[in-house]
Parts: sequence; structure tokens; C-alpha cells
Amino acid sequence: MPVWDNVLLEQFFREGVQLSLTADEIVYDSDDEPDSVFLIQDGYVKSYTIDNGGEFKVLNFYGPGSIFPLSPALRTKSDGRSFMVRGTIYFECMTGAVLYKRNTDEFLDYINSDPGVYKELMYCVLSNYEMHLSSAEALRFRTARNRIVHQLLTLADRFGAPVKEGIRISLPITHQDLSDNLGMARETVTREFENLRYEGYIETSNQCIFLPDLDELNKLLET
Amino acid sequence: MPVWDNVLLEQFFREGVQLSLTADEIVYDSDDEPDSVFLIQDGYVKSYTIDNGGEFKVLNFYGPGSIFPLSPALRTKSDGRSFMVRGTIYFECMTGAVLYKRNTDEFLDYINSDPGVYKELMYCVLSNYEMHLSSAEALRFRTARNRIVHQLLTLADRFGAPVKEGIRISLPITHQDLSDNLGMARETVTREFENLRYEGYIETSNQCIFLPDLDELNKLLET
DNA sequence: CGCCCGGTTGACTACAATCAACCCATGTGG
DNA sequence: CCACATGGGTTGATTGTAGTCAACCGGGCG
Repeated sequence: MPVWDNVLLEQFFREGVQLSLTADEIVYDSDDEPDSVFLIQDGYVKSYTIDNGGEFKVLNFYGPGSIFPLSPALRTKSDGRSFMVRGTIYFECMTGAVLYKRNTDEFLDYINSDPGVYKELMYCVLSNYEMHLSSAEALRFRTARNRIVHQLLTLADRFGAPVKEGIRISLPITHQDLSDNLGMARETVTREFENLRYEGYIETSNQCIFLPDLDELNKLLET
Repeated sequence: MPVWDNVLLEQFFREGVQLSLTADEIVYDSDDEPDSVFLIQDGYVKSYTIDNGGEFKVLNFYGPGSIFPLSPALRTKSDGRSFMVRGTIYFECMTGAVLYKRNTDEFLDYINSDPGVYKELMYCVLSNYEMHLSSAEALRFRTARNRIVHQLLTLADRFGAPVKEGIRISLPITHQDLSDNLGMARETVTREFENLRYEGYIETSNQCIFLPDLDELNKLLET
């Protein structure tokens, strides 16, 4: 749903190089010159930083149709403004993945060639933007439980597939990923998942999360 | 200095209606039809939501040169996609403020008329995006102290004015605002400010924050 | 086989939320 | 002009949540 049908952009990327990557492979990090841009054809990618204290901080998750890294690519040297975020941002495959890769310069030429492309791109950026906004809302909850519940709802919005009266989150996420995403300990995620499972709000099998009733889940946030 | 020189956009807004608002006035909320867009000429604005539990969550701060609300304005009904964020987002003046107001439709016409404008706008969105990214990093720290220190550095990046061997944050922020921004209790902010002041990392007078040494502050995050 | 990763569980502890006062400055209405 | 309310800041005492440390389990894989 939030992943927009980027007809023009997808067409452009499909003329690029196709890459097949395995889980845990790092696609790109922001220390590199930003000379490539990627479209995800298949599979899932996460972005994260490692802070000065050595903590992993998972910033975002990307699925089929997503384009990255937008911010470093669009902030070219030519305009004299550099990427504002401190520290290196890594993009790593969470699963096996198929990506299309294009040269940043070609990418910039392409988006400047056609206002329609600029528009598509704007929606990509906005979509990311809103994903962060929604995560940021989750992070501001006081209890681990609420943080997790809110983030599950956000992930359902973005990666949810309707399955018999419920939503299955198609992103294969580990407790570790989620805890790094929410700034909490891995064990806390396990414990809250245990509670939510016991109370019937979620069902899990290996790394799949099924949410039988989003409305009920939403009501949890009211307390 | 992340606030970009938006020559074309500023020119456009200056042809609009000028508004003078007092502190605490709400400029816009996302329940309204998104029929207006604003440029801040002078003063400061914050955006926040109120969650189901009644907690205030301050999402972002805006200063002179900022344009808002970007996301609702750019997501017009015409493209069939609605604003993804749950709940209402309010934009409220933190100080007396002078704004320019333009009609959303005119705004959309204008940005479509010239690729140069689209580019400026893209930088506005990216700038916001990166601000959120940086805040999100702060929110993922485990301790209140680190969350506060990181956010002070982010605010210094965005609102810092160099003053004799240090940085003064020009945003007049209250403990309440900062605590709502970082998802913590007001008293916790007071206590950590007290500590940081005692240790010489910050100086405060009424609602002004002065950071004598950003590097030293940065080093705090390593523990 | 043994290692590593992901998940689970228990015990203990520290940090921050909460509740409760209180101070001070400002603004406002009688 | 005083009385009072309000908002911002400060401080202390208490409690609960979640972080930490530790151990263990199961499965996949070299």
C-alpha cells in the first residue's frame, strides 16, 4: 500500500544492472561515495547505524519497490550541502534479495529530465518520511509494550498482507532487529511478545508475525 | 544551517498573505482540509500529536525559512493516496511568529511550473526527513542523559548560532517541550540539565541554551 | 560434531516515571 | 493594588519497568 507504483522509476531501474545478494550482505554504506542507487525487486533490506557506544540502531526497513539511499543520492556535492546525519548508515539485506543498481549521475539526469519522475521521487521520499514519523511516534511511548504494539501497527501498514481476517507482516524480522529498531533490549521484546501472544493479540511462527485484529491492537495503546 | 536558501519558494510565499500570530496559537492541524501552506518568516513553530493515552508527542521544531505542512500538502486527493500518519498533527507557535500563507492549489501549480522549484522543495523535504532521522537516533538511546545530549546536538545543528567559542540554540524550548519531544518526564529533563550544567557541558538562562563545546558534548555519547 | 544465531527464562538492579511539594515570575480579574 | 491562577522550573521520596547478566534450548550449517 504505502509503496507507490513508481512506473517511470521502475522502468529506469530495470535498465540497470541486476544484483542477487544473500542475507546479511551489506549493499551500501554512507561512507562510500554515493555513486549508486538501488531499487529492490525482491527481498528485504534494513538500514542501521552503530553509535559511539557500539549500539546498533535500526532506522528503517525496505521491501520490494523501495529505492535507496535517497538522501545521500539527492544531496550531491554540486549543491554544496552534505548529508546531515552523524555516523555511517549501513544498508544490509535481511533476506536473499534481487536489486537493480543505477549510477547516481544517470539517476539525477533522469529525474531532471521529466517532472513526472520528480513527482514519483517526491512520493518515495514522503513515504520514507512518513515511515520515520510513524516509528518516531512509537519511540516516544513510555512503556516497551506500547512501543512494540505501535511499531507492529506501523509494520502492518507498510508490509501487511491480508490473510483470513487478519494481517500477516511479510517482513521477516528478528527480535534483535525489532529491539535495535526500538532502542530496547532483545529480551524485552521476547517477553512482550510472549505476553501479547498469550493475550491473543499476535501469533508468531519462526520469523512471521500475524495480527488477527488490528483494531484490538490499536485499543491497547489507549491505556 | 540546514535551512536552505529557498530563493524561488520564498519569493512565491512573500506574494501571499502575511499573518502575525502569538505564542501558543495553533496555525494548522491535519484534521483541516490541507488547503494552506505556510512559510515561517520569523519565530518558531512546533508540531505535535496527542496519542490515545493523552500524551503529547512533539515531533519537530521549525524556524525561520521552514515550510509546513509538507506531507499533507503534497499528498493531494488527486493521486488517491492519503496521509499515512495516525492521529492529528498540530502546528503551534512557540513564540510570536510572522508567517506567509498560500493556497495549497496555487502552491502545487507553482511547484509544477518549474523544475527548479521542485528541486528546492525536495531539499525542504529532505531537510525535514534528516531532522526526524536525527531525532529518531536520539530516541533510541537507552539513558535519558544520552537522549538529551544527542538531541541538544541535533538542535545545535539546526538552530545553532555561533557565539564566542560556543553555540547558542536560538530555539526557545521549555523542559516540557523537550521532554515531550524525547518521550520522557519533564522532571527527568530538569534533573539531567542540572547535571549537565554542573559538569559544565551546558549553560542556561531563561529558555536559552548555550553549548560551550560541542566536541566535549559529543564525547559524552561514547559511554 | 560443535558453533553460532535466535529465542526463552530467571534473578537482580538501576534508572527514570510518578506523585507531591514548593518557588518564582507573569498575567489577570476583582 | 492586591489576590489568585498559571506556567515553568526545582527537589525529594517512592515505585515499577526494563536493562543487564547469566544460563539454557533448538535448529541450521560449516
